[in-house]
Amino acid sequence: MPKKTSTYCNIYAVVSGIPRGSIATYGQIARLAGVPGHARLVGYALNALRGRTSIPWHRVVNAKGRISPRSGASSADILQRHRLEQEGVKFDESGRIPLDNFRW
DNA sequence: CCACTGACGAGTG
DNA sequence: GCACTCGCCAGTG
Repeated sequence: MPKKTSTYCNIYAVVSGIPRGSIATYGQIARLAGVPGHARLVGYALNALRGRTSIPWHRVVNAKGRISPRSGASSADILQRHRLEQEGVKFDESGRIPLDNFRW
């Protein structure tokens, strides 16, 4: 069953499948999408969305359980954290998320 | 078509 | 635990 789908499409599908209150890392998404090692593509794919889609991009964080400090507007970082807290996700004093507890 | 940039991960010192 | 390096792909000008 040759899944010729663009990696990109798979990534969106996986991220969209993240249940509310759960968190996934870029590496995890890439792995589930069938492209282990290409965590960068995941981040890039989400960035390309720019919030124009219904993809819960805020449920995706880096391997350290932290919100990636992206360039441009840091407001999105704050927005992401705020949204996660609303879903029941807790942050550490260092702004980190206990992945052991929330990992998808 | 070419070059630069960009939401990361894992390994090494 | 932190800092630096390499690899990887897609989008924009």
